[in-house]
Parts: sequence; structure tokens; C-alpha cells
Amino acid sequence: MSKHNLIADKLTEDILRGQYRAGERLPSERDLALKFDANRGSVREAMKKLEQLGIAKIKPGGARVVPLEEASLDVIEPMLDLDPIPNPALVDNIMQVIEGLVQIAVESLLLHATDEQIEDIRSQTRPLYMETLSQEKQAMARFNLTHSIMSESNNLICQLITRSLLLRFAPRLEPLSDYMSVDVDAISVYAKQLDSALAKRDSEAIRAIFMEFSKLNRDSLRRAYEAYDGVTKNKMMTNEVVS
Amino acid sequence: MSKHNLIADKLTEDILRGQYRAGERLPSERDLALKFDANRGSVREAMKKLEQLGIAKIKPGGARVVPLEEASLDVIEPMLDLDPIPNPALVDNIMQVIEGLVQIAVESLLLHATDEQIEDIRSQTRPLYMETLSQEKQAMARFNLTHSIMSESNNLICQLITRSLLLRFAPRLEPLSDYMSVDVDAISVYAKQLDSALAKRDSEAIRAIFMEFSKLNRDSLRRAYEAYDGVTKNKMMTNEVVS
DNA sequence: CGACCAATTTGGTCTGACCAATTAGAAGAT
DNA sequence: ATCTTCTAATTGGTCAGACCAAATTGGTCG
Repeated sequence: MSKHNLIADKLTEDILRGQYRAGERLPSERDLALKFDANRGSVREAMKKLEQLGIAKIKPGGARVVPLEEASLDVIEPMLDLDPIPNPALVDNIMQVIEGLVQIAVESLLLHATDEQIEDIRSQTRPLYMETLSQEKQAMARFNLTHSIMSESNNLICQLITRSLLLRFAPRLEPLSDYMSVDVDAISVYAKQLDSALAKRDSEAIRAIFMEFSKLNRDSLRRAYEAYDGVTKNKMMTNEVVS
Repeated sequence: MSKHNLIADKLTEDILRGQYRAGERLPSERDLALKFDANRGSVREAMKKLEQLGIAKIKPGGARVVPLEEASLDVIEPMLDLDPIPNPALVDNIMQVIEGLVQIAVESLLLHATDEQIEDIRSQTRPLYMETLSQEKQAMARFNLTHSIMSESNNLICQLITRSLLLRFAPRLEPLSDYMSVDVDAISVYAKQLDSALAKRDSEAIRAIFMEFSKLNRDSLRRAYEAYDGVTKNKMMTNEVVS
């Protein structure tokens, strides 16, 4: 990893952890260069990233921390990295938003899509109910379905946000994967319903099905977090006994 | 405007206009420095911004252009600036997304909000129907309402995206403002309904009302674009005659 | 106490240099 | 002629030290 990225990540983490209050001035570039044993140019590149993330406003006289509510959506990436496991509330927020965006995409899809495009998407539902897939492959199939819908929706904003969110938080759920168990059978039933609802372009049915998908996802994630927390607590107790 | 920002904006515009195909290599930092009559350090800062926007991937050996679908949501800002008037399709996409996010926020709001919080939001509906406001002030009041909902929703993602989108595209609609006319009376009626629906926490009613708001918004924007296009065409004809 | 001014600090830019990773091109082998 | 291999040129990453202009700070004066 390049030096300016390391510096940027460290500063971002510090800011997100609240080391600097909103509005407060960050150390000067020269001081930071000294602190990180780096050249001022490298620090400047790091600062540029902070500014782009919307967590710092940098101008002659000094760089100041910006309140989190004014940040770019991209801050979620460093936010997810704050803890070994992504913050569950944040992840739930993300899933809610993705669900909402899928609904939007579907709506616009049904208005504009040709039969071929609908068929494209229907074909993505089939792996979900025609074959029995492993948890992992099923998750991949659902990702593909979502991706197809977004791509065909003609809504670039939906596409960008969903991609941004999915690609950022999905990999970070890896440590939870051992505790994840989605109800494959339920998904399968809904997928089948989705296939025929798409054929009929039944907007309300599709909407309901995606809400069920979302419910299943969020439930399984909640359970995974609970299981993970349980194990972690046990480990801590064990460690105490050992030490 | 600082030099590195100028360079970044120019490069961003070039890329978004398709001067460079996805995957293609950008000129080297040294060449760009020459071309822009700037120092390489400044060019590097500009490149850092492109990378952060997700439209360029920069690594030893050369920087390459990234396909638009893989960009950050923040690209919408330069995209909106591509033409004197923001691209209408893009703006419509944005409004659709905002509508969807408001729906999500409302949903989560009704689940978690205290009566005081609901009251906060209800109080924002009142200026919309208790007084007759100018187009401009009415728009501001609606913005405030949206903002309140987002803030109270406890969904940071919603908040970040909505803020990002609203703050970026609203100011750029300024040239259209002369042609904008929202149906103040209709808004007023719906606002009143919203107030009481909020009191009853009637999720379905609220949902329907926001869909109506959205419909009004998008319609008025569509009409504004048509009017603007009409005037522009006339101007062009006049210019032709003159020249 | 407040307004104003000067010194200091800070970001913005520049020059020129060296290293390491990548790439492209030439040389060689097949 | 083609493919592989290795070298040389290119490119990004980092560094040092310098100057300017804007902003902040602190002291001074009204």
C-alpha cells in the first residue's frame, strides 16, 4: 500500500473515531508529515482523499473536520472498517437502502423494459429455485439477480449506489459467513413466484416478494451477529480463565 | 479555484464526455503537467481526485480509465455539469431515487420515532399548507421537510445519499427556475393530509402522499424542461436569422 | 471593549531529483 | 516467422527544499 493511502486511512480512522471534533482544525500538513515520517507532498495527497470523502474541508489557513452528515457516501467504507465486524446497525441501514433501490429499479424496469430484458432478469431467478445451491453460490446468484435488475433499470444512480454499497459491505461480512444461514427453501419459493410475477409484470407482487427477500436477508444477518457475539463472549471468558 | 481542481475538473469532463475509452491509458503525469502548464505535484493531486471519483484507476505504469458503472456516486456532480442544463434523464433518475429513499426513511421512522420526533416532522408540514408561499419558499419548505425526515430516520445511508443528491442537483436547476411552476394548491392539500397521516402513523397513507409529491415534482420539472427547450430553440432560430 | 494591523502559520505551487514497479521493445532461442 | 526472455525506457511514488498568497493569530491602538 502506498504511503499516502496509509496516511489517509489512519487520518480517516482517527476522524471517524471522533479523535477530532467536527469543525476542529487538523494538524498542519507539515506537522503531519513529521508525525508520519513522510514528505509533505504525500500528506497532501492523503488530505485530498479526506476532502474527497467529505470528512475534511481543506483551505489556506488550515484543514477542518466536517460533520459526518455532510460526508460523501464513500465514508461507509472506512466506517465499516472501524471494527473487526462491521457495525450491525450500519449494515442494516445499508440493506434497507438496497432494498429500497431495488424497488425503484423494478418500478422503472416495468415501465421501460422490453420483453427480452424481462426475460434476461427472469433467467437470473431460475438458478435460485431450479437447483439447490450452497449458501455461497446462492448468495452469488442473488447478487447477480440484483445486478441484472440494476443494469436493466436505466437508472444510473440506483446502479452506482447499489454497486457501491454491495461491493463495499459484502466482502466485509466474510468473518460472519460461518454463522450465516439463509433459508434456502424460502428463497427458492419466492424466486419461483418472482419468475412468474415478472412474466406477468405484476408490480405489486414483485414488490412484496422483494420485501420478503429483504426480510430473510436481514433476519439471517441478525442471527449471524447474535451467534458471532455469543462466540466472542465465550472466547473472552476463556481468555480470562487462561490468563 | 486552485490549479489541481481545475486540472481535475478538465480531466473529469474529458473522461465523462468519452474522450478516453474505458480501460484506455491516460497521458502520463509528466505529459499532463506539460499540457496544463502545471507542476507534476498538482497533476498528482488532480489524479487523486479522479481516482476518488472512481473514474480512473491509477497505479505504477500508468493510470487507466474505469467504466462509468464502477464509479463513485460522486460522479453525478461533474455529470450534471456536462451541459448548461443538467441532463433531464439523470435528474429524473435522481428524483426517483430520492423519492425511494424518503419512503425508506419514513418506514424506519414510523418504527422507531418517539411522538416528539413525529411532532418535529409534522411541524415542518405546516408551512406548506397554513401559509401561501412563493414558489421558492415553498421549495425550501419541502426541502426542510425532507431533511427532517432523513435526520430523524436513524438511517445514515439515506441521509448521506439524499443530502448528496439534493445539494448537488438542486442548485444546478437554477437556470430552469424561471420555467418552474409547482402546483402550490395541490401540494398544500397533500401537506395537510400528510400532517394528519403522520399523527395517525398511517404508513400507507404517508407512502401514497409522498408518491403524489414526487409525481408533482417530476411533472413540473418535465414541463420546465419543455419550456426551456422551446425558448432555446427560438433563440437559436433568432440567432440564425441575425447571423 | 472592539476595531485594526502586522507577524506567523498554513495551504498552494514549483523545481528537480531518485527509486521501484510496470511496460514496451529489442534481442535471442525455437 | 514466432515465441520467450531480458533489458531499457516509461511511469507512478516519494523525497527535499523553496517561494507565494491567503488565513489566522495576537498584539496594539482607538
